[in-house]
Amino acid sequence: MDSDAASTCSRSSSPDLAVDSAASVFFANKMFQAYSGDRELGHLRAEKNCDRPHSSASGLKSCAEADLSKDDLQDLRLKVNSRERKRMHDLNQAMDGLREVMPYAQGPSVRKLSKISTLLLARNYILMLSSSLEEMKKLVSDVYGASAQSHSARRVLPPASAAPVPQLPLLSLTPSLHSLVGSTSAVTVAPLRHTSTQPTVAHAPRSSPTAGYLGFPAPPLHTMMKDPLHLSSGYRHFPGMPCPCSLCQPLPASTGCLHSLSMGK
DNA sequence: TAGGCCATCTGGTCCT
DNA sequence: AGGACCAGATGGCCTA
Repeated sequence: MDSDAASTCSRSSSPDLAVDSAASVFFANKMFQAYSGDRELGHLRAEKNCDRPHSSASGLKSCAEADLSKDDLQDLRLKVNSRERKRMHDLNQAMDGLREVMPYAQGPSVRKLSKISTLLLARNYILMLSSSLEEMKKLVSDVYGASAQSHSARRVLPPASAAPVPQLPLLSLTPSLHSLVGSTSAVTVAPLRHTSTQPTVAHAPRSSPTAGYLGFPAPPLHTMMKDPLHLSSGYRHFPGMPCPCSLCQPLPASTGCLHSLSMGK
């Protein structure tokens, strides 16, 4: 469609299509020409005769429109279209806002997450954060509990054991990382496979920044685009990292309520 | 060239 | 009545 020409090469989801110019675009595009030529006249005739009591678009509801001239109807149609366009632009802005807070690298050389990928990644990110929070709470209570217990019994600690706190963050959080990288609940029923044969990052600018953000080598983006969250193609295992896949590390029950959130209607 | 993603138009439905 | 929301249809762009 012609209006696509207004989009940037990065295929911004919120093209700067001024509403004022929308009319000219609309009148110029093929869809409107087809609409005008093929449908509208007959449609208008039908409307004038009130063949369909409930008529057409949201703004064109009653037989009262039969009194409207063709120009008025076109204006109405343009108004409705403009509102819908604005609504979709607002939706896309919100989607962009979501992308900005996602653990996904931004930049001109990085392809933007698709809408569906954004939503799925957001969901998994929330799951991961919830899981991490629960684990943090648990670890803090464990540490303080143990500390309080040992405090009374402890006399003198040798310097070597002066760093007693468990190496918690990475190890303890890795189970929940999988919920970010690939939870299966809402997306696929394909079993996760352990794959170690995938090539490492060869396309840095096009690779998934998500894993990079988490300190992992990132899979190529084309894999990401085919399977944005690496759900069906298998989970990558990283050298030296404990396996965070859901086969080995199911999500804690504390996030179970989040699992019930449906992505669909 | 097929498939994915997207913007836009459109008509229907629901809400205020 | 008017606007918001939704889903289907359509066509363009891009990539593998």
